[in-house]
Amino acid sequence: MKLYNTESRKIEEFIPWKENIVKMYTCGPTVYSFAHIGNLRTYIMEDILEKTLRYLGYDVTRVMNITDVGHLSSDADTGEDKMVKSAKKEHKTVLDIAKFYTDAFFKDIKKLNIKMPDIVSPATENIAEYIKIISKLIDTGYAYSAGGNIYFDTSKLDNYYRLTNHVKEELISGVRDTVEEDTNKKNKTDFVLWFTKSKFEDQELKWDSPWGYGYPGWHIECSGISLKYLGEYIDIHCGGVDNIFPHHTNEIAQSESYIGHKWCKYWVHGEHLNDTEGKMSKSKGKTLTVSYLEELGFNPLSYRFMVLGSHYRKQLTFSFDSLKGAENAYKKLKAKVLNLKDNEDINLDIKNEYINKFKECISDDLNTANALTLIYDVLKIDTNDTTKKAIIKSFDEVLSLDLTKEEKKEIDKAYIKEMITKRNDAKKNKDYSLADSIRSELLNKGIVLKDTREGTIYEII
RNA sequence: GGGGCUUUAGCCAAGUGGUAAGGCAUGGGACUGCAACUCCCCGAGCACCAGUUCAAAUCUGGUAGGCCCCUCCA
Repeated sequence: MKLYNTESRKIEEFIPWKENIVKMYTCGPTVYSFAHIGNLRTYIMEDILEKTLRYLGYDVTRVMNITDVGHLSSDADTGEDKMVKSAKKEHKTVLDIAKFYTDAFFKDIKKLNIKMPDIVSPATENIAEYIKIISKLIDTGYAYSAGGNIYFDTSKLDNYYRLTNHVKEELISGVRDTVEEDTNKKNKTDFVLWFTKSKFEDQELKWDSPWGYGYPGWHIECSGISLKYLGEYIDIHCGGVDNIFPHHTNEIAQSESYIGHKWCKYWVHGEHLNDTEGKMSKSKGKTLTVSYLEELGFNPLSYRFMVLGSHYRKQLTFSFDSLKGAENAYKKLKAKVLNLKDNEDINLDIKNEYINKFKECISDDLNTANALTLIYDVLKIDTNDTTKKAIIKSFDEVLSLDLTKEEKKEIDKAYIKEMITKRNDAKKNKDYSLADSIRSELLNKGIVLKDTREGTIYEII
C-alpha cells in the first residue's frame, strides 16, 4: 500500500506500527448545520481508505469525533461559538442542535454508502480525558496559565511547523484585520487548551476543572479522543486539507508533548470540492447537501461515483453538468453490471487476476479513477458473465457503489405483463397511438419499456 | 508577505522518460412503427517559452492562469 503522507510530502510505503493492525483517526464534523457535499467528499475518501485497508487484509480500527462544543464561529460575525449561535437561531439548546445535526450527518453518510466508523465519540463526552492531558502538559511545562485560560506554549517545540513547512517569521497573525490578537499568549502560535475566560461568555456548555469552570479548547478533543480509544501509537490521521494548519499541527504538539514520543505515522488529507467560484462554504448561502441533490432527482451514489472518478488529493470543481455526467455514467454502468448472467461457473484464475489489478489501483495512493476504469475493462474480458459479475462485486466491497445490488421496488408484475401484451397487440394492429399511450402510462409509474430483439422487457426506475 | 497545490479533447479524468487509458456528452451508423435501450464508428499531442535527453505530457528553469492555507472550516 502506497500512501501520500502530508508530513513528508511524499508517497510512502504504508507500514503500520504493528504488523497488520491499523489504528485510524478521522476528524469528524462540527454539528451546527448540515454537512455539505464538499465536507462529504473527505468522508468518502476516508471510507475508501478504510475499506481499502480492510480489503488488503489489515485489521482496522477507525475512530471519529463529533465536534459538539467549542468551535468559534466564522469571521462574518464578532465571534460566537458556532453551536451557540445555531442554538439561538433555532431556539433550541446546544445539545439539541448537536443531536439533530449528528443524526442528519449519519443519514447522509449512509446514503453515500460510507461505513460508520467503529467508534464515534462526541467531544462533550470526553472532558475527563482532556483534563488529564492538560494537567500533565502543565506539570511538564508545555502549558501555562494566563488570563484565566490555559495555553499550549509552542515555543517549547523546535519542530512545531513540521507538518506545514511554514516559516515562523513569515506568519502574519492578522492577515485578516478582523482577527483580534489574544494578548495573553506568549507566542503568536500558542493556542488555548482550556477556557475559563473568553470573549464568548455566553458559552452554554461548561465543566468543572482544576483551572475553573470552563470548556475545552478547539484542538484538544481530537488528541483526547484519539488517545483514549486508539492509544499512544496511531497509524493514520485523516481530515480535510484545511485542517493541516493549525488543527493538526496543534494536535501533534499536544499529543507528542503529552506522550513523549512520535504519535501518528501517516497524515492523509483530502482536497476540497470547489464550486465554480472557489471553495465551498457553509456561509455562502446555497448549501449543497445530499438531501438537496435528492430533491433535484439525483441519486447520492452518483455523487459518490463522481468523487471516485477523481483523485482525493486533487481539487474537484463541482457543477451540475459534471454531476449529471457522472449520473449518466453510473446508471449505464450499473445497468450493464445488473444485466450480467448469474448462473455460470466462476473462472477463478481470471477473477484473481483482476482482483490483483484492482488492488494495484487502490493501493496506489487510492487511485479510484483507475479502479473505476478497471470495471469497464472487466466488462470487456473474454469470459463468462458470472465471472465478471463476481469480480465487480468484489471491487464494490471497496467502491461501495451498489453495482450488483438490485433495486427492490414493489411492482405488480402481472399488471406490467398485461400492459405489455396489450401494447404489443396494439402495435400489431398498427394502433400506434394506443401503443404509445400505454408506454407513457407505464413510464409515469416508473416503468420503462424496452423493445429488444427477444421481445419487450421492462426496467423499474 | 510566506507556504502549498494545480493547468491533458465540449466535460470528468488516467498517465511519473519511449511516439496520449477510460468514461460522459456530441455527431454518424445498425436496430425500431417512432422513440428509448443496446451495439458499432468518430475526436486532442498534453497552458506557454526555454533547456536537459537519441527520446518529454512526463525531468529542470521561467512566464501566465486557477485554487487552497497562514482565521473556525472537510
